[in-house]
Amino acid sequence: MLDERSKSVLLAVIQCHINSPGPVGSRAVTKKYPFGLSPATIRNIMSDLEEMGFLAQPHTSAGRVPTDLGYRYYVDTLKDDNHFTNNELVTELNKKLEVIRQDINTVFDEASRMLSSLSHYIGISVSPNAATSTLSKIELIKYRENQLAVIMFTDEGIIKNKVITIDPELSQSNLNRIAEYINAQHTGHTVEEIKEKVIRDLSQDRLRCDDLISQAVRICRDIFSSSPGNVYISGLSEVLQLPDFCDIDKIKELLRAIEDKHIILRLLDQISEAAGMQIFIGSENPLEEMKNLSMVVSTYREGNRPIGAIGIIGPTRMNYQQAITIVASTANYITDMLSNK
Amino acid sequence: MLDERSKSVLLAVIQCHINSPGPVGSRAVTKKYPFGLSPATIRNIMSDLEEMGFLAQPHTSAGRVPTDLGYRYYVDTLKDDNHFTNNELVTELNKKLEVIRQDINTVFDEASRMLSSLSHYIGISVSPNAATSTLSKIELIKYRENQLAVIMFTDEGIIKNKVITIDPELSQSNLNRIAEYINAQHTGHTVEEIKEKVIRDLSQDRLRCDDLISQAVRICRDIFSSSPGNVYISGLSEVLQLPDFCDIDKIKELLRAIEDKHIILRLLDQISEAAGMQIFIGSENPLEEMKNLSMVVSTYREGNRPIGAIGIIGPTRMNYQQAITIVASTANYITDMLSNK
DNA sequence: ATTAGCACTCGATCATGGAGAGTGCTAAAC
DNA sequence: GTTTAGCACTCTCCATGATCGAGTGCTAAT
Repeated sequence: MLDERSKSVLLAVIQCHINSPGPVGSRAVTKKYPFGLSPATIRNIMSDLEEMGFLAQPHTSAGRVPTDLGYRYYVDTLKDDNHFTNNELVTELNKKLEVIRQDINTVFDEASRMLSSLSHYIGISVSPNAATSTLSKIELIKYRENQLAVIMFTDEGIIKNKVITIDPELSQSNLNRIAEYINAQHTGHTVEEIKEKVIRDLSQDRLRCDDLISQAVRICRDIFSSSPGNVYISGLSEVLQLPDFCDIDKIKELLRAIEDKHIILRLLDQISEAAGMQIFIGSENPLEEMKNLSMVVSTYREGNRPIGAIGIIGPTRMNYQQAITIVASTANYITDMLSNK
Repeated sequence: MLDERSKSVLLAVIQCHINSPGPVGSRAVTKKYPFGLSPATIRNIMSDLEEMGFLAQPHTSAGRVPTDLGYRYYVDTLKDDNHFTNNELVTELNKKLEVIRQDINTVFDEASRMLSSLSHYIGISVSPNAATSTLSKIELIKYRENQLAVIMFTDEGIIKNKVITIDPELSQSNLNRIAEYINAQHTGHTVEEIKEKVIRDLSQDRLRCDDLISQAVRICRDIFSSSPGNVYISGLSEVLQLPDFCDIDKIKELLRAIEDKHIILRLLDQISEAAGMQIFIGSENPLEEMKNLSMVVSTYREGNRPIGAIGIIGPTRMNYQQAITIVASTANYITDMLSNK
């Protein structure tokens, strides 16, 4: 569909544009990438590329700017080549990652900060959705007259608190019985599975020991009701340095896109359903607010099951190669952390 | 120092300036606040006020703008009058506060969001510093080979997790003994006090039961080592709507001021040492980055002891009256929550 | 098929000038 | 003595227009 020469020109234009913002002209291309062709020829090729939808002209007699489609083509060739093992970057990254090893519970916060500091774009990460985590242990602690603290430990080592209001009559010893029951019967299953199973099993028993059981059912329903992961977003100040966000409206647009963590959470949850890396370029983004931004995300896994996602949000004029490297490495690192320990 | 008439003019100028940005001229003052004086007279008075440092002129033949000193004077009269019981606002506020009643552990996050949505400035809040909280219960749960989860409950009902790396030999039953010891001897004291006491007491015992005790000392040191409160900051998107942040540099400045949560944390910790409300106007701010912003903060208390702070950050051209009302009410609300339950 | 040359277009930058807002000063009015 | 009207002056803001430079598209020559 695209002959070799046009392809090189397209990639050259994109490379130029990533290096410095603003439309890129035919002469600039010949200077940076000496094909042995004159600017006039490049102009003709660029004109063809525009017709095919890979480039666009902000106005007559400006240079060309890659379209979302152009970037898509570029990113796809990057993936094919997958020579995106920029070694210096990977070692710097691993050095930084080493530092955050310690505690899986803080790794997601750290990861978002790291993603942004390395890429100079927005770093996002979401801790695993409890619903898909496998429970390893649960503790129920009555710490106030009518309040119960639920402490859940997942197989990945994540600790999650939850406060539930309970009948003041309910004693700690009865809570212990409920906790023991859950621990004995259900650890190793995902919270989603447990919720169904526990409620089903207990409901069958209801005929026998009515009062405690019915309370237990209610508590379990609360315990295992959805408790989404946390979203961590960093790097606003990084991104404001970029020339891409030089005017107020761009900034407002960006903020509108990332201000509501719930939206980002839902987005990443959705992405987490498919494994591996995904790249959304401009208008490809599922979110209207992000149609002028790009997003590079990857899921991380526990075993083979993807349980969460991390990524980078930046301008469509993004250094995709670098972003892909950073996101992929970080995701792998988290996957390792979740599996090894 | 300031005769009654000059004072009214100053307050009028400030009021005008708060209502709409930009320098305010003598004619505008006479229109909005008919003193029965002509613009020329007002001009003379404003000239005097400038000489005294309450007003400033961006350039010859522009109107006047209040200086930090001018705002300081204004705020002080507000406090004297303390007629800042804007009733509609207070009821709206209480209605919103009612909603977040539920769980003290999420109230600080909610509070920052609420502060910003009501004031349209940046809302900040910090959860209590664990060091000054009184411990009501502690649980030590070994959940991995060499990892210990510490769950601390404070008298205010706050739950705090911490992960500590331990010797894999240390058994759950020994951990239980340590927890029991702490719970029996030390609840009701602040974490700070406990840290000292436990380590002192245990160290004395060291002669007897060496191995367990020395491990216990190490663990307690980790448990009770400083674990600062969390900082919650909201409202960036609110504040970008304001005309005060219409240019890029202002925004960058603002972001530089609030991007590092650790700095805000230290600032609010410092503020928490004195009770009550504090207002920092422009250059009065302890932080260099905030010398063009204002901050209205109040501590909240547990009993009589201030244990944390919440507040609002906005432009020096801030609606102080409203901000004071919002911050004071919210702080009171949190204080109530901490005391009643 | 490629290239050199040239006219043309458009944005960015800068100087110009008039309008408007607001001041400071002075002299008159109260 | 205080207040006010009047007026000249200053400064910002905005629209206008000229110039410059980058880059294109087209045509004719290679």
